[in-house]
Amino acid sequence: MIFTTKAEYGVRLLVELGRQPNDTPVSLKAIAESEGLPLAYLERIVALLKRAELVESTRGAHGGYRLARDPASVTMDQVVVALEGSVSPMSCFVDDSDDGRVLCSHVEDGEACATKFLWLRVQGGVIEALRRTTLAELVAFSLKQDEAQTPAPLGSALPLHSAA
Amino acid sequence: MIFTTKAEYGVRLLVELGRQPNDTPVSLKAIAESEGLPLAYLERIVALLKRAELVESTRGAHGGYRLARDPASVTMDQVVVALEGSVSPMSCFVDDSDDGRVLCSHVEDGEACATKFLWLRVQGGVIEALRRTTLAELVAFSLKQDEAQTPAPLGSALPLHSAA
DNA sequence: CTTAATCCTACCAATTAGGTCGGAAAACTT
DNA sequence: AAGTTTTCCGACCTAATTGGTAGGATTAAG
Repeated sequence: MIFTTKAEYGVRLLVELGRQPNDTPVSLKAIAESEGLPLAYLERIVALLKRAELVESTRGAHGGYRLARDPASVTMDQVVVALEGSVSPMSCFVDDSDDGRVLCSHVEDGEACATKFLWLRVQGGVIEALRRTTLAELVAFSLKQDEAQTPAPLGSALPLHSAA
Repeated sequence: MIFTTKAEYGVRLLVELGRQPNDTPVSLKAIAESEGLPLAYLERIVALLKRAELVESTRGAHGGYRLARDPASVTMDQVVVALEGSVSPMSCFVDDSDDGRVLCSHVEDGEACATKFLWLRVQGGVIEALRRTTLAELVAFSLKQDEAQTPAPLGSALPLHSAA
């Protein structure tokens, strides 16, 4: 497995927040129920997102979380770095910079192992895939998805071909 | 961590075999010593490579392993699939086909979670990076590497600008 | 002042990672 | 034939990580 459930749940949480039309805060309890995720665990995950300033919170009754930034400006590499700490394809890659790009530790100077060459490519592929996916894109995907299931959510016309 | 040491050691082992000029078999013991890896563990790893028909073995004294195929035709996605079983970015991805490309299990029909969309992209990025890297490329990289360190290995000319 | 929420820290069980051990079987050497 | 070198195979083992729970403190709304 590449990513843990922290990334999985964290992304789902962000998508859920992004689906909210207004920016009134949503409680974790509501998200936990709608997504079927354990509340206590979500609490720890959302703390990572908050530390990365991807979400904002308001405490107390009627409190909850909302997105701190425009979903279109939030790329998934930022999200994954916030949740998982880094994007390292191999344990010999050790945290260094702030963008999830890390260096191979058992390569000191100009020396380089051939495998480092490979893992760097893989890392690049992952980061590029993450970077070109925005939260807005995932939110749009999610909205289109249940629009296809529930034809007329509120004020939509033409609920045709909804057979089966 | 994306890949485990199985992938790391397995690739290093293959590179080591690829560096061998003739195709006389190399013993695991020799590789374990030159790479500083535990022999018993390497045995289990090379078994995976053999099962995938990436290496061949001869038993007994003066036996060992050699590459079963032209290094230029061996792409890293094949290697990683042989070693790790599959390339799944997320635990909800479940083994299916034979090329390391797997499907998300909690998406049954046409339904798709937004995160699946993301993990598929990541998986694609990884597989593409692996697929465009051949064993021959890594071997060449490795050979060039210690050529740079030890200027004149055998019959090489012009060991110039080797200062510092 | 009660309730609903975020926050925070410690604990915990199951799985996996990474590796060891002991020995069997095969092929070569003497 | 005996011994040595190797592959082969399966059980075992330890430490770390994952994925979670528990319990409470804090903050704000009604």
